[in-house]
Amino acid sequence: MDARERLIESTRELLWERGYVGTSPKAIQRRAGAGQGSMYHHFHGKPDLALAAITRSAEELRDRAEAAFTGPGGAAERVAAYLRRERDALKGCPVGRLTQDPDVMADPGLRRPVEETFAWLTGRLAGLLAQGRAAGELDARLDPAATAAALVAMVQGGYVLARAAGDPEAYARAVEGALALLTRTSERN
Amino acid sequence: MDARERLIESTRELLWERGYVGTSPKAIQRRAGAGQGSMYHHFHGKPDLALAAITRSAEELRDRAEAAFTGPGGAAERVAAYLRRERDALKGCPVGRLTQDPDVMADPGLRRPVEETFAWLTGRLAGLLAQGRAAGELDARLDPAATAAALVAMVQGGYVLARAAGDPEAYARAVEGALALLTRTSERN
DNA sequence: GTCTATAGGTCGATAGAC
DNA sequence: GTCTATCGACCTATAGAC
Repeated sequence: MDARERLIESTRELLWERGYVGTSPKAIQRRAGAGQGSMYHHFHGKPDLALAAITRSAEELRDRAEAAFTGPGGAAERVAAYLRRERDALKGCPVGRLTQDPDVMADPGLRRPVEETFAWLTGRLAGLLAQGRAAGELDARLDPAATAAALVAMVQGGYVLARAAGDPEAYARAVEGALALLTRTSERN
Repeated sequence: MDARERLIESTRELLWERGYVGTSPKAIQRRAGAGQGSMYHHFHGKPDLALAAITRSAEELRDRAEAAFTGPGGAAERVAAYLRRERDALKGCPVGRLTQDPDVMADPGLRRPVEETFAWLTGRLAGLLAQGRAAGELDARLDPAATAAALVAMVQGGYVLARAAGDPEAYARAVEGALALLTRTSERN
């Protein structure tokens, strides 16, 4: 792995752990094992490097979600698989946490990948829910878009609960609560 | 409002807007209209002042929630009233955002009020849901604790969606999706 | 490509005058 | 109580040698 690559990966880790405001170029360089000169040779500055890191994290989130969404089973099962997927709940969401970073949200370039990621995720999930509804797996009265928004929100908030409690189980509890809300009707039909 | 009070309120605002890492003593003093000497006379330092601010924000959250929980109507209606309560969705949750702050979570004293707030909120909501279930307002198959966790998570995640989209409507959509999931069964019985 | 040197600014805190 | 002066460390970035 060359220096440029190590710098991007180190930035991804630090943005995840400490956010944009809490991450200094010096800390990135230390973790990447690269000097000042190396970093400023490959990137224009902190925002430029952060953009590369955020873009990659957004792509990774999308790829992981898509893998669950195109997995085996019906639409409802694939939604459940996505929600139950193994996650490091105490670390939180590498993209969602950026919404709390004032300097990221104030920079249109840094903000765009965050905005697009959640728009895509919610839309993709809504499509799956609509599919599950058409197949009779889900309650026909549910609005796919609103339900998708609620589920994405529960995932993001599940991280908050896990971190607040210092216990990954808090995330699992929220997800199981959400799935029970979503699927109980089908068990009745 | 004396200097001490202005310092606490300014810190509350800045913690809300920029988080702990993004808030400097100098910025607090500027907003409070107080000097260095004044701040360090009333508080031992940044962590001490932050503790006063966080404690107050946690109390306020609790008071506001309790007001909705003890409002008119059945248990299910009071839960809905809490979720639909007017919120500045783009600003996010003043307590929940602290879970993303590494320096807050690393300090047991600063972390405790955050942890206790979410434990209280989830427990209080679970009690209300159990009450609604006993009254036949909610599906008897729902586990109150898991459902409460899902709802609290949905609120926290709703803020994330609103900030990501730059639109408070994203919060409202998630809430309506969650309420539809919660209450649709009762409409059938 | 990567190094060191340097810059002006801020961070969080302390000291002592008033 | 509040002010100013001062501190060592770190922040983000530029310059120029190698």
